[in-house]
Amino acid sequence: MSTLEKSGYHHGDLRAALLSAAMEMLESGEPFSLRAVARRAGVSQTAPYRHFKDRDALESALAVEGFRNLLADLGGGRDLPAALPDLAEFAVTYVDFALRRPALFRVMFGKPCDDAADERVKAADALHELLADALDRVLPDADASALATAGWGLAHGLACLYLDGKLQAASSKEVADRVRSAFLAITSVGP
Amino acid sequence: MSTLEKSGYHHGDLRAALLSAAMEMLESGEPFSLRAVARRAGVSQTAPYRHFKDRDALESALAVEGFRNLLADLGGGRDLPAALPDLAEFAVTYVDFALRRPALFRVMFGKPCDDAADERVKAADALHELLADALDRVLPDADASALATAGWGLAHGLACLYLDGKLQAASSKEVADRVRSAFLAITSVGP
DNA sequence: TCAGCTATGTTTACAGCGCTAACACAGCGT
DNA sequence: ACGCTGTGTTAGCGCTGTAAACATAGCTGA
Repeated sequence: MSTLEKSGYHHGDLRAALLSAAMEMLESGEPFSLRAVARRAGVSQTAPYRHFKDRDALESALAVEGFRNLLADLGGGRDLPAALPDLAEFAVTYVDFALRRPALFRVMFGKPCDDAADERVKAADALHELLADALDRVLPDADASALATAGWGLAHGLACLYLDGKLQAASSKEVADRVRSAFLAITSVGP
Repeated sequence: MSTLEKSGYHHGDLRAALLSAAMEMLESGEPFSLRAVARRAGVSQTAPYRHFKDRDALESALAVEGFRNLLADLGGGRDLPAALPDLAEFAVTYVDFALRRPALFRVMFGKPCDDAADERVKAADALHELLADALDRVLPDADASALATAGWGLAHGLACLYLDGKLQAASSKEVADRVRSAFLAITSVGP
């Protein structure tokens, strides 16, 4: 049973309950604090410390889930990329994810995760590799690594700039169009 | 006189003192709070509210200064861009700024500034225009707007990814090299 | 000259935060 | 039956942003 109701003193699966409470708050735009998450899960404000070392650990767990979701968006239910325009759709999907789930995106990025063994680092690396693989398939001659970095950078930068309001667009459709244009523009420069 | 020492009750130029105290703390990596800034300026913890509506207003003022500095780095003391590699140097300079002044960079970006009349928005727009001008000069045939967006996005994305540890490099020289490679790789794709 | 207005600073206070320490309860193995 | 271990609670510290009430000082005009 995934949601054991709390039966008296003990909860049953508080860790999962905290994670889903935190994710819901993130999704719904509420400012989230350990205390608020605990309140939402119906436990005392210090109960989360039994399951997460500190606030950062909770955020880290959320970020890992976020990376899984992003990877699924990018890779799942999609034909393998065959040409440049397919790669542009990667960027579109990436930016769309950031704008649909802004708070989660900020948790995933936006903080240095210094711990080299951090699950987040692995998750981010998986992303980088997915990109490099796709690029290598479409453009086998190019420097896949540099190109993957560039592609990720481009998508990530646009995502951040739209998220922070540095770039603006009326609708998510317009955002998608502009991301496509930007991608095509910079890949059409040539020497 | 730019730095009137506080002479008794009144300070003289508290606003500037607060800004420079805050900037110093940002540069030196100390976590910065309104109270800490006030302490550093040698005034009571609520004095800053006479000069800044709230914490966000102080950050906003810092961000504007940051944008001016970044613009100066990008535009000042540099020959006008004449070819593609010069544009790559824009990206290198941008990322270098982010890594040299990480906390300031996070203040400049990283928060949505919803207010349309915000000085920050104008400052960011100035950046975008500088880029578009430079691109128009180098590649007059291209869609300058889309290309400027792409260039900014690429530089910004790489800056964020390095800043957050999602991409890693040993030295700032290595970062510069990789930024250059990424820029060249994505502009050499062609159809 | 001096009364008072305004700008600018201080004191006090509140609620929320992350986090720690000490304690309470429950279920498990022996 | 006993107590160990895991999981929850209560109390409390020091920090934060912010508001309200008060104090001071310097300018302005009678």
